[in-house]
Amino acid sequence: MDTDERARLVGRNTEEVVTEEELEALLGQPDPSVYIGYAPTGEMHIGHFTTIRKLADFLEAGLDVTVLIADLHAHLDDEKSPFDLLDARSRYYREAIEAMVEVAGADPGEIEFVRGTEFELSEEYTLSLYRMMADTTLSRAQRAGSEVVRQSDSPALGGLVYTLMQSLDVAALDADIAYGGIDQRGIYMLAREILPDHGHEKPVCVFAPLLSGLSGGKMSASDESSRLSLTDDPDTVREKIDGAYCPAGEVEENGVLEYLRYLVFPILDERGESFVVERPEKYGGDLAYERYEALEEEFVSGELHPADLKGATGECLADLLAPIRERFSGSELLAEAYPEEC
RNA sequence: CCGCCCUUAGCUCAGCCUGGUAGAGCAGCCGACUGUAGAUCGGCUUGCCCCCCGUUCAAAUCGGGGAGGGCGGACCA
Repeated sequence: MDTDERARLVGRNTEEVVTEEELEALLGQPDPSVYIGYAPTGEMHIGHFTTIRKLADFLEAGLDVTVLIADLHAHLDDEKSPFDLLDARSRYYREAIEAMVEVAGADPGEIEFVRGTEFELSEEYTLSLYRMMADTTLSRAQRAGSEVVRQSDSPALGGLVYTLMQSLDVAALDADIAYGGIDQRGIYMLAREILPDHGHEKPVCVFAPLLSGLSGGKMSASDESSRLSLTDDPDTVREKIDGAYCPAGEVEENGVLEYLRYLVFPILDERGESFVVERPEKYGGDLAYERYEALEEEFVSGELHPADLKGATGECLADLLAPIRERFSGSELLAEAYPEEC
């Protein structure tokens, strides 16, 4: 595969690449590596799925892919996960991520999984962290993490150390590319700024877009109805999509279109399938799309009505999520990871 | 170690002084209108008033004790 094709795969459906020039230079090298970290906090949802789906692109482009299960981070960020649940949640995250990678048509076995506690407690790592703490101001660390770390009137130190650790993780995992949602931008810009001061390479950054919430605006971690959960059953998926904010002809803040663009179409493309919209004869009969762009065009023109779009999208997402949900049915893993919710 | 402040609906808070069957905004839910949702109308739900003990006919409210959280002071050989 030539460098241009690799660059297209790595860069497609992303929000931003820092920088394009550095990425192209990197992809000219033999074995570039990319990593993404997930703090095992709440249950995984469709937002995670879109970032994980892209790991298939990275693998196809020939990158070494590492997924960090950032267990310490899950506790450092306002104790989102109780310390005693870190192990169960880490195991749940890994299992869920593997399930999503499979649905995306890639082999989870090609991904290296690492847990934060496996290397973030080492003497070498700790010493580097202390040295970074010594020359990073409170306000710099605060600013870097403001979009990621839970904000509070009485913030604990953990949220500040969090940003430095995430920066150091890039170097500790020897990743050439730091990948994550665009909300991670502040932290990785800090990494690009301070890692060279400590003898490490400056990482190339690839950021995924954040999906809009199903009720419009940003997706909310606390609002169940604003997003699909990985374990939603088919009826719930259909109900949530049916209730989604989806103004005719509008692309902005349209979660339904975003789900199609960043998740459904890439997967259907991998499978060689098209997206079929069943439509009553009175409105013109069924439609089929090979590419997202064609669908968006007809949605904007008014040819494709939201009600018809929702029906097809709900069915399709229900199908995509089914194997993931089934993987956890009858498993104790979810109950162990989230005992208070069961 | 000392002092002060806070704790009431999912969230932000009012009510407490002057005891009398717990409120607002937002959120949520349900209808109407839209071939979806939203917006807009109309309606509705929600509570260990942090815990314990006491005073009282009656305590979110008064008194005592405790817990959790916040802020400040002191100590600085």
